[in-house]
Amino acid sequence: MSTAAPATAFDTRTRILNLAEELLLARGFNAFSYQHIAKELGVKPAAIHYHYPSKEELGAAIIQRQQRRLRKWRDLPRVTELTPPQQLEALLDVYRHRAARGPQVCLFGALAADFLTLPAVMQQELRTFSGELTHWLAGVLAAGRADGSLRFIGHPFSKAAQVLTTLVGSLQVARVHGEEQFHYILRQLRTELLPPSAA
Amino acid sequence: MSTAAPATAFDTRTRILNLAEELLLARGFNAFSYQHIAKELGVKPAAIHYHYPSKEELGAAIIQRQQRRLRKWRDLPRVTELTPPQQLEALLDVYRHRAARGPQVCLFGALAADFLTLPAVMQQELRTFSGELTHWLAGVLAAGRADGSLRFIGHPFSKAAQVLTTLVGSLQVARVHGEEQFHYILRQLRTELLPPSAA
DNA sequence: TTGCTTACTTACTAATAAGTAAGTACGTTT
DNA sequence: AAACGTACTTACTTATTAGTAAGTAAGCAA
Repeated sequence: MSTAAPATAFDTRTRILNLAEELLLARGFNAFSYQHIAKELGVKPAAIHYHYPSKEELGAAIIQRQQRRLRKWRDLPRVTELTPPQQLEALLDVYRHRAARGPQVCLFGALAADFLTLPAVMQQELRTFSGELTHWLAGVLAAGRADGSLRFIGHPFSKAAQVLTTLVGSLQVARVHGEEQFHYILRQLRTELLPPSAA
Repeated sequence: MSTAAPATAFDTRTRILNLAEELLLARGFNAFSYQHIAKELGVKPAAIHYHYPSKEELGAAIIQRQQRRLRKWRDLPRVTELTPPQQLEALLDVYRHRAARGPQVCLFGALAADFLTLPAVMQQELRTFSGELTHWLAGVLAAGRADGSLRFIGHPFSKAAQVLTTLVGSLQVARVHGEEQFHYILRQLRTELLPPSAA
């Protein structure tokens, strides 16, 4: 009856991108190959090259999609209308979700380690993506401190950089030491940022 | 006259380990090869295999050496006799040094991204190394809060995990966004941990 | 029905990877 | 002088990598 396709029925191009992203976050850019994707998808490696001629383009497409998602999510009325603490919590949820998915780190954490081996295009796109995220969080923190709903010392931009840096690291720690360790770190972050009344 | 060899005259085995470590921290475990080391050293790849039969053994040797260095440094009278804030500062100096060396992340940050592709031996050794470092820092933080020289909320172990996580991430951020960004993050860390009187 | 486009497969290349086996040059010991 | 261990090199194998070129089957358009 429904004209909507089932959730698994993405077109090949999208399925490649999904799988490549999953492999990237699980294994790093240099440790996944067109063969991995092809085998999992039940096609030949050349089929991946048809959709994404080079690995550089595939990698860039992954960053670009995350960039689009960030902008879309950030500008959603459902998100812009939240209070600063709620916006912070919504951000933390993104990382909690990754941690719960087991061995996935975030895009930044996956690419930063391999950064010097990445094509220049991907390096630049990662900088932009990460810069925009930091800028957004700095705004949230500044607003939160202004209305008394968040507490921290120092410049909002420095604090935003520090919080995001901690989140990047926390998913790597989760991979090595388990999810429990990740939650200790996040609890510490929340305890510090939320004023006692709200905790 | 002096019987001491010049600093560059390490034996091949040590030079291999030095170079492998450098390449690991710059490029990640999967993006450096026996060929890279051999070419830089002016020998053939098989010579590397003579000293370190497999890449797994080479990688494990790198972690083991860092582990030995950590224990030695931590137990040095010159270090144990420092006050907690000074011990913290000494730890930060290790990371500052890496950041200044340009594109090097820390051992944990380099291996965590590739963690799922690492041999089991290396995974276990990284866990031990990181666990010991966290344990040490937790002790420093607890002592510092007890004598009023450091301030933070929450459990010392949680705070230690968070601080180290931030340091792991900060070197990755430095690689992507430059050293300046790294110093913002470290300044934020110090400002929060050192009580106003000491800042 | 002819021709074009899409989405592939088959079959390949060239480069690089880790790892091995056999040989060699040199210094030390016996 | 003979034997041995150390520290390699040469020459190789097997596997995997990204990437390419040519062919093909199916669907749609003119």
